[in-house]
Amino acid sequence: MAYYNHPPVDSELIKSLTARQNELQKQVVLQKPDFTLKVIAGCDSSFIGENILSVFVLLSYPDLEILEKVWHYGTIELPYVPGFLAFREAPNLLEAYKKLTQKPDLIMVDGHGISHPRRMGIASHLGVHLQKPTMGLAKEILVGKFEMPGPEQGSISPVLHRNEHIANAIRTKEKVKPVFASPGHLLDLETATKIALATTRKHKLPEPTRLADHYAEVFKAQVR
DNA sequence: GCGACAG
DNA sequence: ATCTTGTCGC
Repeated sequence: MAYYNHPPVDSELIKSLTARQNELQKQVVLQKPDFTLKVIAGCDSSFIGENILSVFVLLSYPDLEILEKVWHYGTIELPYVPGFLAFREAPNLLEAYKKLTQKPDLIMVDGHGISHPRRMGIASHLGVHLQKPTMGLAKEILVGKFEMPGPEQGSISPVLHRNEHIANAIRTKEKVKPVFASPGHLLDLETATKIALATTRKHKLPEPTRLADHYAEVFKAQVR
């Protein structure tokens, strides 16, 4: 019966989204960061039926004190299709971003950066739209293969796809499933990996993502 | 052709 | 992502 995990999607729509994504990809720049990290942002979205609630949390670095948190509640335009997450979530995330009174040096996005079929995960989309350094921090792998990193905290192993090193599987907490970090835009893999570890405290998820996750649930309860 | 598939 | 109960471990 359900031999396919995802809802059927109009192939013409997918074709057009793929074309747009490939155009945006040409703008992606991977490089050593040219900033000093003082303010880092985490963002995440949660859903309520046909609506989406996106959150941005700003943290100081390296103290990781909360500086500001904003959210935006909007309508979902498209269904979720693996590889096209950005077209579903980015519009609302960008609206939330506008509400920040100060801007971060780097944005950690829930999901992947270049560790994507066309090297264009949601973190890269946001980076290109905002022309800001971004990185992806995902709980599950999307594409590529990797060996499970050692059980000790800080252990890292490469995620390879078509012979390219596109992300790192990182054991942020001992004996806990690894997370996946990759650069989105204006960043490099090595730095994205370092930042994921440098912003991890008492939980598996680095603080920017964890707190964005948390507040997405808190604000969601308020909207209801 | 078959399986896999971020959030 | 969301729907959902109990349960194991620090």
